[in-house]
Amino acid sequence: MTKKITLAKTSFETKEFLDHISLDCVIFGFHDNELKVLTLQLKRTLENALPGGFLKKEETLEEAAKRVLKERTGLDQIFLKQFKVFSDPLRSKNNPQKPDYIDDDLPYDLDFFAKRFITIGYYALVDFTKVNATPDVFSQKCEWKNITESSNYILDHYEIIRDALEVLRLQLRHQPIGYNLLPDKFTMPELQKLYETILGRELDRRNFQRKILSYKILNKLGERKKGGAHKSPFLYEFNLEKYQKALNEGLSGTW
Amino acid sequence: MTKKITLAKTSFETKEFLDHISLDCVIFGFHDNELKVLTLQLKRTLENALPGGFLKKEETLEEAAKRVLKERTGLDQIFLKQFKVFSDPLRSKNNPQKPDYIDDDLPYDLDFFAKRFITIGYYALVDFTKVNATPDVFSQKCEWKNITESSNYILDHYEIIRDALEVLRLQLRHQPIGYNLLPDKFTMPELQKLYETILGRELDRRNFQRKILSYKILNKLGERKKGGAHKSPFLYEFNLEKYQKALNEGLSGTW
DNA sequence: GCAAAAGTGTTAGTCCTACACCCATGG
DNA sequence: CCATGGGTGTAGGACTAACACTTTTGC
Repeated sequence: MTKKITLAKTSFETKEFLDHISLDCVIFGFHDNELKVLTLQLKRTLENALPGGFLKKEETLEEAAKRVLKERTGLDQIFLKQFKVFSDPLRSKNNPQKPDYIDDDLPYDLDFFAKRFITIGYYALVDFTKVNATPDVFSQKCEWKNITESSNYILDHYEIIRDALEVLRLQLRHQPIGYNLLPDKFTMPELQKLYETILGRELDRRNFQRKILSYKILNKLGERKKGGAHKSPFLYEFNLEKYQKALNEGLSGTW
Repeated sequence: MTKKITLAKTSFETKEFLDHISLDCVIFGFHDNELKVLTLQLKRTLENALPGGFLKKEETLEEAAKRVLKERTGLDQIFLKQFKVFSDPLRSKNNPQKPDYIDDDLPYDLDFFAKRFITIGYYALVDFTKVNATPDVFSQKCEWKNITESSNYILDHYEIIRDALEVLRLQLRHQPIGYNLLPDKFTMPELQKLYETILGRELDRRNFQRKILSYKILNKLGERKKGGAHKSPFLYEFNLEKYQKALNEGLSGTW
């Protein structure tokens, strides 16, 4: 913690960051059959915010986003995609020179937060079970929130979440969304719930299974999922090679 | 022209623009059955560049892009979509403090162009026949180039064009691409050629027509296209209301 | 043994594909 | 009058949507 504060101090004081440019990450995870977003709860105001950061002078946006992802989740190698820039001058208009969520004793460039920012929105897909959620210096808590919870986000952060979800829907056939959001081994009902959640509507259990299997992108494993009541479903894993190839063409069908 | 120089002078000297942030527009037009991009030829070096500009302190990126579009094409109300941010620090690394394409007598902030820029890529769809192509202060010519011509673009501008085309392909079912690229009245073969160009492959004439008509998004008009040899095709126009509604669902099919 | 969840199968209808045929126009 | 491009039609096959039946599991 001390180290982080020191880092922040160094960063802002030496003007390591570019002015005006920030990025925010909508980190999606899937748990309990629900699509969730990793959020920060800010100190003092207790408002919710997306994990984000500023662009350093010598890095690409992708590198900056990976840096943020690593710090909040502990993970490397995360699936990450830029999806939109938010540039309304009014979006940061209400930012005071020294936002409430900054500790008095935290050294920083007084003007930095008062500047106008455009923010580049990224969405990330992670395996919920592998994430070690870690707050940043401005936050007291880092936690998963259901995407339907819209309350108490700062600035336009909930709008960013909604936009990310919409993009996710549109790219469902072209991005390895299932692969990145589910654990290595998963059941067909879990995969289906994921698709249903993203699409926002229910799918026929039997048709879903047949279609997914027709793509030949899954390897069927031995039974499991003993925990649940009722008949235990099979476990599957993605055949990554075939999955990638199929996505390049776009998974066909009417979903 | 004199007026423009004055504007530029005022702008740079008063620091009207945000540092580090630019935007570039891939302006697509369709003519002679070919997909074209509006390009600038820079003074001195005669290199090609995309129309672009810088973000003013009090405007959104959309407003900035519309400003650029208006200046280069004379058109308002252009279909415009942000599609990607280009942020590699090396992309502007080769920019000298005073680029060759700047006239000696053109006043500007000496450091401005030497800064690192991220650029936000927009693509625009315009009716070729309505564009009045106008160069900016750095250019001697503004002209349409075929998208296959890749030679002599500055920085990563041709990469931006390729990425724009790829996005166009992916969004073909969800954006009013036909409506914005074609003149108000057009023939079925023209519409087909547009689709073929964007998709990069040929389509069956008869199946194409049947499918497009099945969407009920076109109004059939009287004959015409007298100029061409052979049988004269019908003219159509878009039924904008139905088109918009259909796009929200996404035009179905396997294209 | 019963309710609920999961595996497997069937069928009718729709959509796509790949063609064949005729009509209009300009050289 | 014929080559070329444009308008219209049709048959086979693939895919989808909707639904029935059986199997497994925990209470």
